[in-house]
Amino acid sequence: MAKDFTTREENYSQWYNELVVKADLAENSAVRGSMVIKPYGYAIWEKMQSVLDKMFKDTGHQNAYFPLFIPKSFFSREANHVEGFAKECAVVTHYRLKNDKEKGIIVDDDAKLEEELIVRPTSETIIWDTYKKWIQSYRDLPILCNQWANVVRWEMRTRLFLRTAEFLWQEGHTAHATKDEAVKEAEQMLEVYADFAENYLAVPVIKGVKSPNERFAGALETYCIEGMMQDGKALQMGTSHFLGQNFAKAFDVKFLNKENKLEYVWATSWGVSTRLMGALIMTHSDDHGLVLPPKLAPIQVAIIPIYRKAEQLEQISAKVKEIQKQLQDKGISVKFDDRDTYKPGWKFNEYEFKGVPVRLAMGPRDLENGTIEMARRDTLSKEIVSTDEVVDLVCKTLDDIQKNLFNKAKTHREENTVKADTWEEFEQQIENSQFVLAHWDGSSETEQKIKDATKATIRAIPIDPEEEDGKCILTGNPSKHRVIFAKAY
RNA sequence: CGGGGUGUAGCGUAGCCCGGUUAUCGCGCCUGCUUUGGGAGCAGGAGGUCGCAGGUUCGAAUCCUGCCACCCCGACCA
Repeated sequence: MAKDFTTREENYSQWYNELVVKADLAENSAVRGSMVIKPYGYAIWEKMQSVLDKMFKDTGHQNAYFPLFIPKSFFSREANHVEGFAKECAVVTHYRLKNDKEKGIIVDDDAKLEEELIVRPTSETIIWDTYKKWIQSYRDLPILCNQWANVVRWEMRTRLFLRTAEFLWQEGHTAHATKDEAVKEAEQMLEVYADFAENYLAVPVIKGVKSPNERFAGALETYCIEGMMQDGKALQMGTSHFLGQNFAKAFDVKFLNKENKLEYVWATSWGVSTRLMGALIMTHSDDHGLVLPPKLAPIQVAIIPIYRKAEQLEQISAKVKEIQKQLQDKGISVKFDDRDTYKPGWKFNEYEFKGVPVRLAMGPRDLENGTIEMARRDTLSKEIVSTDEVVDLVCKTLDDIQKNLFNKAKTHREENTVKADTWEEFEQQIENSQFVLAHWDGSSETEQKIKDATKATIRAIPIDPEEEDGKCILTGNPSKHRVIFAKAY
């Protein structure tokens, strides 16, 4: 079984993999580096999707869909962009197979494409090629589109949920008439992501901007939310990019402004992916399995009957279904598990490693006393409560679990966030897998040197930093505020 | 692509060094009975191209050669 990861053992990754398997979320696919998301895992993703989708629409966005294949030439139009993604692209070169007598099915060389197609690693290029046709006047702006899609990045090393060759995500792409409006959009979406992470995933995040080294390929500014996992490593959970006029220039997207002057369009893009499932797992889970925040749990309450005879089950079912109905009327998803193929103990364990927040169990004794057993997943505590009160109690408990998970994760992060003022301190703290607040002279070279020496990178430059005069941890050059260094996934 | 490791039933494994009847054990699966308040017990049963292809040998899971896949560590990255 799983190791005690809270002591940050080396085999945290093994614990994570086991947990994914036990909770029945996903497995490695036969296709290199890809993942099969199993029904229970997908149900969590669907919950995330529906919440995010509403948030996007509430902020004025619409969904659209753009092609999977991108002509190779589109990529080369934005220099930084192509450099950032070229090394990890899947390329379609042919469109037909044929049967060879000796070798069986082979690629038909006669069916070679004039121009190779790239399987999208992200869609900026094909979207901006399209936006060009949509935009002539300032009256056509802004365009606020989001797309739910899959993308492919041919990573050298993959990891379930955190870095798979193919992954599901949403990518927003917006076009604006002014720089100011575009920057505000990028900042707004960062707030949306932070809201989602903290209030739904129950993962506290640090909002910041990326250093030039860590910036998205083609962006002028990358805003990010960073979470701390239980082993102290950082996980980038979402990014929002201010793209300036780079893509508009690359794809020649201009509009006539109110003064009848031709101007390039300002752009943003922003995305979160199935990586958030990884964040969920690595932030809250324990050695008993997954722990899901109630707002994202596909099953919020599991009810398990305990009985010997069929007639007992009948009586219990009658009582339990009343409770189930009342809970469902309050919008709570309840599963009454009356399968007779598994015993209660087995079911207790099953819902525990699936992370179901609240479990109710009712047996003959409860039936007699008018009680029911309520257990909560986050603390693993149990209590016997009256059936008259149970509905209210469950509601309160679900709220409480949501808050408790967030607070627990936040305390963990605060306890593992430290300041470093000397290089020795810094090295030790990074070695301890902590978030280290340190001064940095602002140069890419320095950041690279620190990375080479310690594997730590700048995870975020906090948005509202505390002004403080200091000296760069490596070079001693002057610095005005601290940035966050950490080892990252 | 470099370094290390592993491929034996659905999963986890023993056997390999030192070749020899019907390939070991546990979990899971099927049947029956007893069970059911924290992963039930007993009895019986099903399930195998030993990663793939060659080679050595009377005989290969075991020895040799080549290939493939996966895992871990690096470089790369949401």
